Amino acid sequence: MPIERDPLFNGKGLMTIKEFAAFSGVEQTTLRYWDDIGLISPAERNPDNNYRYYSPLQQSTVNFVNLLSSLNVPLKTIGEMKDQRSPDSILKLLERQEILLDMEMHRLRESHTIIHRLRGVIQAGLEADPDDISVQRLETANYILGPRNEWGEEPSFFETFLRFCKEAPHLRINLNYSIGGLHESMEGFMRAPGQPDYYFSIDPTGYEERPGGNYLVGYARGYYGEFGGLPQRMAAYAEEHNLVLSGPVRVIYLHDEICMQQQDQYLARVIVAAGRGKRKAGQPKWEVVG
Amino acid sequence: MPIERDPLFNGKGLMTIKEFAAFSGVEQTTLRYWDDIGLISPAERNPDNNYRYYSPLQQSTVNFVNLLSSLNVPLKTIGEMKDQRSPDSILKLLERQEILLDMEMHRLRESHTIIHRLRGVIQAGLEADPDDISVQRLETANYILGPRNEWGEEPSFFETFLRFCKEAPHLRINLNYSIGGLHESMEGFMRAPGQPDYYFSIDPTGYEERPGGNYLVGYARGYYGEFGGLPQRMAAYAEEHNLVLSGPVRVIYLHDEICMQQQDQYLARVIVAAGRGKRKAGQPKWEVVG
DNA sequence: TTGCTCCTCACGTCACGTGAGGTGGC
DNA sequence: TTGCTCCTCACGTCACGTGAGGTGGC
Repeated sequence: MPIERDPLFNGKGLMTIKEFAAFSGVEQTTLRYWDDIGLISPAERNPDNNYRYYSPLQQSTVNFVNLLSSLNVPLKTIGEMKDQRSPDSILKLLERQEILLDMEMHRLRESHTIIHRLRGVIQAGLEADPDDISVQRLETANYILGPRNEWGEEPSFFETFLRFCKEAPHLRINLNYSIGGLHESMEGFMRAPGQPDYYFSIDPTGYEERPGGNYLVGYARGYYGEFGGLPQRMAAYAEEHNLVLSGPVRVIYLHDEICMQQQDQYLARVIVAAGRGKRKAGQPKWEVVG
Repeated sequence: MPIERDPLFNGKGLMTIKEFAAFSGVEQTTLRYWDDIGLISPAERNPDNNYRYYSPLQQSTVNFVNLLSSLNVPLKTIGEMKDQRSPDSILKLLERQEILLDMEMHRLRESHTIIHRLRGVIQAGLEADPDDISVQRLETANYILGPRNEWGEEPSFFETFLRFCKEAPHLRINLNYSIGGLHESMEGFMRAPGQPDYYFSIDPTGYEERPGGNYLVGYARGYYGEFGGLPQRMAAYAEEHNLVLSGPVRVIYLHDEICMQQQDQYLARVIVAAGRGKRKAGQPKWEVVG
């Protein structure tokens, strides 16, 4: 005896798997899989041909499964829960999920910030004229400073960087942000441009603040620590334009292995606070760019 | 000739897979898998025993892979990107990911609201005294109303509910929220308690508003549409306490198939706005509870 | 007979996780 | 010899996705 289905089986509004898939927004294969593992079985089966018939009421359960599985609760857990569900057990599950959801949202917010910052950094590299040295007005920016680097007798960039990376978690430094090098003075940068006194993360939630203002900005193409003649060129530019360079020198790689294939084409940006010195006669004022 | 490794191979700070796993926070098996599929291979291999040696610089790439894969970018895509990476291509990828991230955060916020509301509903069911009828002061709440139900000559709950569910997406009704039934009047509820004039979703972002104020609140245990004598008991309570019941009657299932196994133990809450009628001599004032 | 929907069963996929069995230097 | 780390290879896992081959009613 075939099952009546026109218009609605037994007045229960039963749907074929195709109808229920469209109705519930869950793929047929997924519905069959959920049936196979005993998670959600159709309200009825046609004993002749084993066709599945779903009730509209199962939508509610499907929604619940969708909700939990979209929060990465394993189907097994959902299934076990199903057979022992009670207001209390479901409440407990929901409480736990709400906490996990909060953590996940926090994680995503951080990813969002990281991506946004990274886009800004790469974009800045595209917009920069690598051969140009200029004075630019920069906004205040936050960062997190790592421990002081110790460059021994046989200084190894890798070893020092490794130490920084290992210390990073303790200092709440997220290494997904771009990492920069900081020299305490222009003299230090000129003496050993590849050996910064500190590494820092450009985490905008950092507690340390790089003040806004005028900075002398230069760029260098090359692998980590290779700056060509940039330190000297920047010093010469300052001399020529009667600038007083003060405070730390900061190096950030705008283009590094993330977006470049050739190591010798990495792009570093070097900035150092620039004040106006006494202007010599006949010398032009320097202009603030950007 | 064995590879020197103490303290740091060739001054490059090379690490064994164990060290690099601890350092980068990525499992050894994952690192081997990434090597297998050509995503990230160690900086060096010991030709004698095939040991992998990683450079601290690979941390940056690992971070990038982690970042993208945590956003569900397939490793294949990341790998293809790796071989053709350029500032432009990476920028495009990041832009796309930032948009997807925004959507995901929106989705999670909605899940959060849904879970929070569901917790509230189930909790309310636990705290309720199902046999009690009382007047409670309720806050304003938003909701989304579905289309008007048509209960034909042979009324089918399933058929009608199915129609509502099918219309829901067009009305921006998210079926993950609890669904309630709305009767236009107490008379309608008493006449056919299982056949509401509308279904509605308790979506707090809904544009329709259930006003705050005093409501007569009753509970019923049973399957959908089974209210026992509740309509009559509520009417009798109103009569006895000299209450004027006005406006729509709303039914919400606090405990349904989500948290109950026995269908006859579902718990519905019925509310209807209650105003004070003329008090008859000798009759006590009604009290507002909750 | 044709077209359509449905079925089961087997195998593939993705990103690993888990042993099993073996190597190499102290 | 023992203990330790590393290796490769094969198979398992999770939540499906994808045909392959077959059924049943119009």
